[in-house]
Formats: sequence, C-alpha cells, structure tokens
Amino acid sequence: MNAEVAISSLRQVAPFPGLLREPAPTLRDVFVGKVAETHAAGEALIFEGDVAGQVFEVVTGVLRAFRILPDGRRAIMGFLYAGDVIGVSHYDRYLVTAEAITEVKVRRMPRSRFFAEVNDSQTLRPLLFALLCEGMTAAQDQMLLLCRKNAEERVVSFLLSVHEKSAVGAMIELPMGRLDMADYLGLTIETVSRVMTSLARRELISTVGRHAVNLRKLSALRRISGEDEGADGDFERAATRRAVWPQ
Amino acid sequence: MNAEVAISSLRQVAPFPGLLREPAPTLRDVFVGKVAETHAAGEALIFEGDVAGQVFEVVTGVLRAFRILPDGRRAIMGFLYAGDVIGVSHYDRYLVTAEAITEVKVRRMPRSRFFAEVNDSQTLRPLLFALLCEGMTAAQDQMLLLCRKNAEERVVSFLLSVHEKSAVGAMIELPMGRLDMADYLGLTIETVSRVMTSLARRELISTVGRHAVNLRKLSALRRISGEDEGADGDFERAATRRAVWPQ
DNA sequence: CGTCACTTTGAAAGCTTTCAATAGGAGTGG
DNA sequence: CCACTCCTATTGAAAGCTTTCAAAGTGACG
Repeated sequence: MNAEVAISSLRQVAPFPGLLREPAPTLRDVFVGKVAETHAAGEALIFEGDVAGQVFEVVTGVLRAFRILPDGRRAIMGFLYAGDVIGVSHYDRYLVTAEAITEVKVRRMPRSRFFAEVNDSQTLRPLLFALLCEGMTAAQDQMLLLCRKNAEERVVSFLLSVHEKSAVGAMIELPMGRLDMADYLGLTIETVSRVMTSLARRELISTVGRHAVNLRKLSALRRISGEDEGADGDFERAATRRAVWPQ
Repeated sequence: MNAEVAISSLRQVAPFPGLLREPAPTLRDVFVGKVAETHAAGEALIFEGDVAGQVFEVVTGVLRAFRILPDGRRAIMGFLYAGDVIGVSHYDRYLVTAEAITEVKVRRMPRSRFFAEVNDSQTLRPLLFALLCEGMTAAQDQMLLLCRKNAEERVVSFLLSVHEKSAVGAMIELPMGRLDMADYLGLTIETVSRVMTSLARRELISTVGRHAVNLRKLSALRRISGEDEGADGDFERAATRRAVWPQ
C-alpha cells in the first residue's frame, strides 16, 4: 500500500513519472514522524468556516471536500486520496468541509509549522507550488466539465479521471456513493444512475457491485467524454460547430 | 488609473486591505522596468497548448482566459483584470488561451526569470502563494456556481462579483459581451439575455448601454444570488431542505 | 446614414430534474 | 447462518428549466 501511495504521489509532481525510479522528495516528507490518526467513514476532519489551524496529509482512504449553500445544496469540490493535502490556504478559515468517505488515516500538523518548514526548504517549496498548480488544473478541468458537458460526458469524464488516478487494468473503484458523484458532477443522483445504466446497457462499462466499475471500452469512453480529439471521428463537425471563437 | 490598479492589487493579497495605507509590496513589483506592450481587443496573448515561456502582468484592460473542447464548445475560466498575472504554472504548456476583451496593456518576462526572482525574494514568495490561493478560491466559487446554481443565481452572482471587484457605487462595467458571460456561467447567450431582461423588468438592475449595469437593489440581488444567509428570510427552508449531509 | 455584429425576444424542443415507487445491498439481530 | 430492516440505487412518468432555432431589434463604426 505504501509503495502505491508513493507512486501516486510522485505522479502528481514529476513531469515524467515513468522516468523516476528511486524515491524522490514529496510534500509528505513534512509529515514524517507525525502519528497517523484514524477517522471512521462519515467523520469530518475540518469544517468550512472554522479557523484553519491544521494541515492534513491523507495517508489512506478517501475524503470528500465540499461547500454548501445556505439552502442546503451541496457541491463537492473534489475527492482527496492518499498523498493529498488538506487545509493549505492563506486564508485563516477553511474554505471547505472535508469528510471521510471510507475509513481514513491522516497525519496532521499546525499550519504555521507546515508553512515554516516548507518555506525554509529549497526542495519542499517547489513541491507546494506544484501541488497548488495541480489543484488549479483539476479545478479548471472541472469548470470545463460543469460549464459545457452534458450528463453522459460528465459521468464518463469522471470515470476516466478515476481510472487515470488508479489505473489497475480497466477496473476502477468508486468509494463514493451516487449522491457524491452527483454533487461533484452537478447532476442529480437519478441522472447519474440513469447514465450508468445506459453505459452498462451499451456494454461500455459493467458495474461490479456499487463501488466498482469495469471500463470495458476505454477508447469509446474517451470519445464520449468530449475531450477526445476524435482521431477516427468525423472531422467536419468539430471544425464547423462553432466558428472557433468570436473576436 | 494607476492608483485604482494598486488598490485592487492590494486587496488580492492583504488579509485586511482596509488597514493598509502606504504602498505594500505586490507581485507586480517583479515587472517594474519592463515596457508595457499594447494589444488590441480580440488579440490573443497566449494559446492553450503553446509552450509556456512567458509570464504576463495585466497593466490595463480586461482579458478572457478560456479552454475549448474539440467540437468547439468554449468555457471561460476567468476574466483577467489589472494586477492579475497570466502564465504561472509548473506545466511547460499554457492551459488556457488568453484573449484581450478590451485594448490591454501588459508587461511580460520569461517564466524562468519570473520564478527565479520570486523564489529568491522573501517578500515576493508569499505573494505568489497568495495569488495561487486567490485563484483556487475563485475557482471553487465558480465550481459551486456551475454545480448547483440556476440561471438567475448565476447571472446575479456574476454581477455581484464584478461589483465587489470594482465597487464604484452601484454601477458596474461589463467589458465582456453576453457570449462571454454565457461561456463563463455555463449558459447560452439567450438565457443570459433573458435573465438580464427579467432583472431589469423587476427593477433590480437597469442596464446602461450594453456594457454597464446599475445594481439598483443590492440586498435583493444578494438574496437572489443563493449565497445570502437570508438574515431576514425564512429560516425554515434553509434548515429543512436537505438533511445537512449524508453520513 | 448604412452596414455589420451583437442582443433581445418568441416558440418549440430537449435534457435534466422532480416526484414516486420498486429493487437491491449491507449490516444487524435472532 | 439466515431473515429483517434500513439505506442506497434504480426505474418510470410528468414537469420544468434551459436550449435550440428563428427572427426582429439595437448599437457601434466607417
């Protein structure tokens, strides 16, 4: 498990993950020596609006980070996996609530110490910078998805992104429930369910229980996701749909 | 104009802008001495996918930063105002295309030098960090908007966010066209237009030409935006709409 | 003052949501 | 170990909001 974690963490930072074999420094190095604490599924580690005193590193398990509108509507900003860090911001309050989806193990440290250590280290600093850039890129991908993709494209894009994170053949795990997926993709639970059913009926995927999916036709799924260049697809439509962009 | 710019730039960085009176260091200090270049409306400064060799600082004017799906659908990730910086990332390619909406003046420098200078400066480094955090927060606000708000809430939220950036009474300027607003808010141009018309008919706003709006009833608009706590509103609905969140 | 591009408005269609009911899984207790 | 119960997921039908298609209106600019 630890090796897997290290690899996934590496990929976030190294431009060419395949080229790296020996252990490279990662942000998680700041947390060495801290004891890992365990939280049960459903527990919240931090609450939106609370004073942001601590920074956490996910060692094991998956969390959801979300914000809630006053009337109760929830939007999940992202899912946190091993190697991810929560609570990094220059605001004095947490911007999201982070809740365990599965049982999780995390290590924590005071935010002030975290920043001091990272700031003093010539090797750690670029890693924090890279982490923030990764986060920004993920956020932009998500904005593109929410802004311009339909329900099927959203679900397929999500499945593929999970696949990229944890590529073990064509099998992916979905620790989160359908409601989490819906609140992440800007859909309702029913729509997510319908899309999944439809994909399965077309044999593009097959569900294995509620929390695992077999991506049976990856290339077809990539085409559906909306981000495929359509190498074999119709070039015409792509060129004529919208006149590139207005001046 | 310069004074205005400095103020808006300060707000982005200082936790308590009201407390600062004398010139504080800002990221733009890196660009002093660089000549400002002018670009006409419609011109692109950087292209998504191009090698990211340069970092730009907006001196004057407004730009749009966007990504495009293979079939031509466009999503605007954000609008860039004076004091904003483009091209900062640890990827070697630009992630977005940045196009001038109005005539703009920018200052540029090689990315490598930008990073070297920021990295060497004890005062500049936290400013870059703050900039990234600001960007992350804006992205999360946008994800919440795109994920869970309806058309009217989106448009009103946008108008209010512009108002916060450039509060000059109740008047705001919208240098971008309706299509830009639509591609930023995940709507169509027609829907944006309809919402604007509806708001005007209800006298919550009044449009002044195409590029200026008078926010006539700010508190009502805040209530509509979806983010209002509803101090005077019905507390019941907020509490019962969704059972907080599922375990 | 005419042209062109952008915006507004209308009507119909479509996709997603809402409401409702059934089905399925996981955990608990007998 | 199996039955029961509860929570989550799936499915169906109708409603609703936004989009699409189409046309008229408005403003900027040469």
